[in-house]
Amino acid sequence: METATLQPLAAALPPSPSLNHRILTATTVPHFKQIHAQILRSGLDISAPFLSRLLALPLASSPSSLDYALSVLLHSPSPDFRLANRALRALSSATDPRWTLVAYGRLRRAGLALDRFSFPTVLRAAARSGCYNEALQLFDEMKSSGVIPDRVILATILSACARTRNLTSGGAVHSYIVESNLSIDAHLQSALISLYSSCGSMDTAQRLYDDTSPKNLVASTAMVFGYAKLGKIAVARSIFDQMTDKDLVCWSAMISGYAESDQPNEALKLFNEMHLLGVKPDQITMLSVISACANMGARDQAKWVHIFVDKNGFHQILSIRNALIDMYSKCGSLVDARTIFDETAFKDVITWTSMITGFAMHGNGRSALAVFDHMISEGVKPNGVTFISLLYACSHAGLVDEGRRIFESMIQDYRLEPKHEHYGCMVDLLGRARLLQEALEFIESMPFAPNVVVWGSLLGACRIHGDVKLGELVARRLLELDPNHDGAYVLLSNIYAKASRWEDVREVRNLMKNKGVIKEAGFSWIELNGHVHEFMMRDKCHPRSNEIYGKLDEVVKELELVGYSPDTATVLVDLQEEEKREAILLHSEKLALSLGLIDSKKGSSIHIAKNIRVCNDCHTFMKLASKVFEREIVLRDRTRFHHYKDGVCSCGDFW
DNA sequence: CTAGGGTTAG
Repeated sequence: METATLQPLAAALPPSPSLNHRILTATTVPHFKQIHAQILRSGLDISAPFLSRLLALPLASSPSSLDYALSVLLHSPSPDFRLANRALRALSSATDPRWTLVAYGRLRRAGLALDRFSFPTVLRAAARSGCYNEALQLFDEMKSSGVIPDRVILATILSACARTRNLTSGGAVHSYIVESNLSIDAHLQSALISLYSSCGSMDTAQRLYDDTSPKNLVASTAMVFGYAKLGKIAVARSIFDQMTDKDLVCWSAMISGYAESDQPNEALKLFNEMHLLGVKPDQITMLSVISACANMGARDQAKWVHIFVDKNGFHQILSIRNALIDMYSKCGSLVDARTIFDETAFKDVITWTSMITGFAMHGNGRSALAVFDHMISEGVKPNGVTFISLLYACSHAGLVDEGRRIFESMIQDYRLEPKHEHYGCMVDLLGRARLLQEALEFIESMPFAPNVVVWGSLLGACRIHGDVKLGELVARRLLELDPNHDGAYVLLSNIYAKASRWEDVREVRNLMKNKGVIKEAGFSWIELNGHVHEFMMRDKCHPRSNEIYGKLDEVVKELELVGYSPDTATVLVDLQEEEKREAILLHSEKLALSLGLIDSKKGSSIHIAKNIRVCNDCHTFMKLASKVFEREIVLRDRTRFHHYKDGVCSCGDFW
């Protein structure tokens, strides 16, 4: 600790008015330094008002002035808890909460401990700036220093646990509350409900919620959020519908719930409803809406949302711009994505990664790598997600050596630890390039046990290259990990079908039936004139169904003239050949295409999206249709875009 | 004072 530079008795004297006035009107660091010198000469200890003012100014946000403020504090005659607390409070209310944490770190290193008044301030700052682990650490420190946490602290710390999905710590806090016989008020109850619903423990959350009366807005929102996260969107909706006073936060929770449960259409519908009721969205709502648009891949809707964003002043917010880049990529408009990207002056790691992902999705591996190089030259540090996108870009473009190099570089140059997803991408990359043995060895060299994603990548590669033997082995491993993995059964039977091993196909199918494993239902949608039309397989729900089926017949006949013949090999159901033919011709994307052909002209492009991967037959069908009907067909499947033009697909038939 | 909703990948 530094020695005091002033006489302690000086603290008792009132500050001189002129000095006080100078403190209150100071606006720059040099100004403060002058005053500080004067204070030191005068022998008065007025560090507290001095610091309050200094720390309350926006200039305290810069590291150098923060540094100065802290040194004043630490060198003041009596750097005590109260002063430290005042400084921290001033700092936390005026600036980025992170500075409060920085300040706290410096105070600690200088030997100053926090008192019971400082803990809430720093804890809140930690929670607000997303430093949840630090918040938990502070909570432990606080308890061991004998300070009794009050409701405010407990609610804050529960929120930190909820956000980090840390049920262990959160549960401990809950026990602590029960053991210390603290009465649980509405605020704490909501915090607890939020903890359990964030962690997916809906039974516990529901029990606590049932005990609540009347139901409060915050607790109900937490319930909506929790059920939506688990995919129980109908339950979430019924709670939402029962809420009488809805505010922006609960609208947003419900909208993002739909957006993330693959119901982007519902998300947008709800957004419209909210809009009509006059509830003004904020940036968080807009992020969900943009993300819903992205998942839907609806270009007209996307344009509308973009205009809405511009009109309502959200367009300068970086996270919004990032979401827009992603949205346009996923809607098939790489050009628009690129424009926003180029017009974004300050780019963070998400901006760059979104652009890389955009190129990757469209199979443009070289551009993805170029964006990465640019990012590095701009000094932006890539994260784990960036590398997933890069590997994925290499994989879809067949850039094997580049992929290997990037994987190594991730570890060596960027000191990032590859996770399951990264290994999965590498396996995919090697597998696609027919390096199946190397892919298997790669899996065996992993430092941790491979999961279903990693095995699934290899199984997919076995399907592409028709490796029955390895496919069987991999499927077995995969089913050991997850006996109900629908993808494993489907891929395995596809592998058998490709090898014409019908007995085995039947066996896999029976196994699925006995276990009750259901293949995810495929559906497609197409946007025409701002309207989204959805199709299931064999769907006759569309009002123009007759017209669509008539068109489909016509299309099939024309394609058969140029050599198309339905590839029934992958039909899993045991049917007569004629029925198989019918089944495959009624796949949802073919229905969507038929409608698209009716409502578009030669030379235009047709955009279709699908929730699962496109089948072999539909892929061939689209290629031929693009040539015969002179349309560019853009099909987005679960992971990537296929651009069909003049009978060729951009994916090079590996997908 | 404190509690509820968010962007890149999988």
